[in-house]
Amino acid sequence: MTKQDLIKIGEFATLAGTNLRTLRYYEELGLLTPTLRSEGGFRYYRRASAQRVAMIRDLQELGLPLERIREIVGEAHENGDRAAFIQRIRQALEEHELLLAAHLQGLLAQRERLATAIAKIRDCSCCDEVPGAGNNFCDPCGSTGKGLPEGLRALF
Amino acid sequence: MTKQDLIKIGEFATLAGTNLRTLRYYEELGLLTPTLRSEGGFRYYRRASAQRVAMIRDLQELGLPLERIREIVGEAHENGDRAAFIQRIRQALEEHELLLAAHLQGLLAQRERLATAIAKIRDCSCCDEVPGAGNNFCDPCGSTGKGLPEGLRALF
DNA sequence: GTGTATTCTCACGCTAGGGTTAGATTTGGA
DNA sequence: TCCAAATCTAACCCTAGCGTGAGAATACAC
Repeated sequence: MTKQDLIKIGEFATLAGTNLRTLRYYEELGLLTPTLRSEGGFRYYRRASAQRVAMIRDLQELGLPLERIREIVGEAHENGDRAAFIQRIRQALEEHELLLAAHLQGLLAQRERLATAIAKIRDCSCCDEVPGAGNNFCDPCGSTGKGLPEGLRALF
Repeated sequence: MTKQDLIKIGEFATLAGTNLRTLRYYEELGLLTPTLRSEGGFRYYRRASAQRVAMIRDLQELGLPLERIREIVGEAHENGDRAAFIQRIRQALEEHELLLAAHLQGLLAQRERLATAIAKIRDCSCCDEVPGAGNNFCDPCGSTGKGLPEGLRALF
């Protein structure tokens, strides 16, 4: 393998559809080390390594953080066999599925609270009633009779 | 109003259910300024200001960032009337609802891709077939006949 | 040899919400 | 007056994934 078969970071970035900073960042995280460094410090990559960048991108699109991706496809596993590789990916994806589900639960609950709050605030927007002294809200609402949603309990 | 009616940051933090750093951070953002500063620089709060902290918390629980909350309930609006106040909250909540919906769309799509990828990888996990030379995957799968999901197109 | 395009290594910035020191000062009671 | 507890400011740290320079050095063609 000589320098003939290798390309510098700029061409490699174009080939892989990314940019210099990202490639250096991947190297910093141990995700992708250039095949060769020149005496002056220039990075040289194999063209085929663009495949590895695509692999990283795929896992990113599935929502995995780069640190986790490194544990799966990082350079520590270059000599691993296919079965172990698949097993690592499988476990990571299944773990991430749980995280994502929990995250979605939280956001869906937030959406519910938000919708309730917006409904209440819309009532208030078209109401001329002035709440009692000492506070700033009507609970329950004088015109709709609805109670104050939890998400707004201190808002008024 | 004398110092008699005011409390220092430690007691106020306990009262408001938060901590010193958060209160100082709120002050830095212009969310909540102590009522008084002693000559030595100590912060003094009104007990009733704990209500404002609760208000901030409410809006945080609805997902609004602190910067946005400041635009709604910050000190620049202390003298605003109730109608304008409600109008600001309404607009912020409605805008945030759109952002949240978009965010949810992305995450739901991600969940779909993830589920597809996991299904594929489970097939691979219980398969002894070795893919052809030059690549590392079977597309379509030799046992199930299914194609490689897009999220894994470069993974193997 | 020389010009110029490319790349190098720092290193700070961003979003959000604080955590966690360090060292100096203030407060308030005994 | 003195001491301990509380508080002060300032600053750096964290997550994620880079963006955006500055200023120096390299690679390569002519």
